[in-house]
Amino acid sequence: MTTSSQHPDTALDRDDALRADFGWALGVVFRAYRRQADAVIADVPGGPRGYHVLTAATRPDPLSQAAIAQEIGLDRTVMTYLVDDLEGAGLLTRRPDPRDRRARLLELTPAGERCIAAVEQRLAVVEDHVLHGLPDEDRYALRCLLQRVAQQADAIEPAGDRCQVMTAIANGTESIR
Amino acid sequence: MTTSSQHPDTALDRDDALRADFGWALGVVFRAYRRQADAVIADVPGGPRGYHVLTAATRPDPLSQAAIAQEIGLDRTVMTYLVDDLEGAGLLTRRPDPRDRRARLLELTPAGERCIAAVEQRLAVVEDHVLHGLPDEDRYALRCLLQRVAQQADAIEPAGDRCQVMTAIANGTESIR
DNA sequence: TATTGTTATACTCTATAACTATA
DNA sequence: TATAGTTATAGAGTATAACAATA
Repeated sequence: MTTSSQHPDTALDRDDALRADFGWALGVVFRAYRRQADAVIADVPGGPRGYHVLTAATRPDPLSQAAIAQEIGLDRTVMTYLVDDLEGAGLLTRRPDPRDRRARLLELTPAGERCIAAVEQRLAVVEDHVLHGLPDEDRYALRCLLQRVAQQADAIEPAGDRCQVMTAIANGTESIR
Repeated sequence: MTTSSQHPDTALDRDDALRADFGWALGVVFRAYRRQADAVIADVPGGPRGYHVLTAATRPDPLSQAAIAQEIGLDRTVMTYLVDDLEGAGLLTRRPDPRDRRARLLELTPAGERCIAAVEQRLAVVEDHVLHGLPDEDRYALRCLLQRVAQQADAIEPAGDRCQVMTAIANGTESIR
């Protein structure tokens, strides 16, 4: 994304400044992972979100479209298209809920389960590839640290705690522009 | 994003499975950071990309729009709108290049420099907030590890090395669906 | 009256191509 | 002929609203 070899003199300074940034590193790693993950998931209808729906439908007690949409934070209108495609590909089925004739329960087909297994296997390869430069012990450390931050963030974020940030930020000097 | 409190019995199992995943943790942390970063940057015209252009224009020798677009991987058509807005907000100026009358050199105004300084300061607060749960030494470790992975990824990715992944993946069983 | 799922409409982003003025 | 910047057009993706069936 950076690495401009045309301006080596000044570019190095800028790149070093960027490289010292946590946000930059996080973004680079995330995008590297996601680019490869997307390539892996490209085959499943609906891409990453289709896969997300598939994994959300993996449970002993089937959920309705609305329940799954809410769980993974999707609009229920896109759910329709997504499930249309997934069902068309034979990865899951819509079954009328006997207790509520409005609702459709989503159930994985054997092909759907195989799909998930295949993707998971390939994602492991991608992860391995992204962490390529790190020896095993460092990978483990990185995993653990990320995990801790993620659990923290996942616990705080969902309710939207942007105000905290904004008030903390309000101590800044003037308006941004 | 997850945390469905409606189905505590099975949801726990699923969440634990997800929590063991590197990609999941990476995504959660990245989105947490970016959500807050976006909120911080929302004031600058063009959002994150506007800010990106601004930082790219921070250099002693001004660059043309095309040069900056190439450096940060932007299409030159969106550059026009972006620079329109940034110039309209008085954060940078277009100056005709005396050596090439086709090109426009982008130069930060004092207001633009103040903007960058303000945003950087606020991004530091965001970073601090995201890493909230980690003690200082662990933050340092996480930074270093991410940095190493990022530099590796940044060095490999740009040229697109998806084929490596796909060939590595080709050892998988059958097609995904 | 509220909710599930569907469909239709509008809006935003982005990518493509065409145009000008320079080189 | 190729390039810098601009403008216009088309497409994908997303959100909004309206609708039918059921609760």
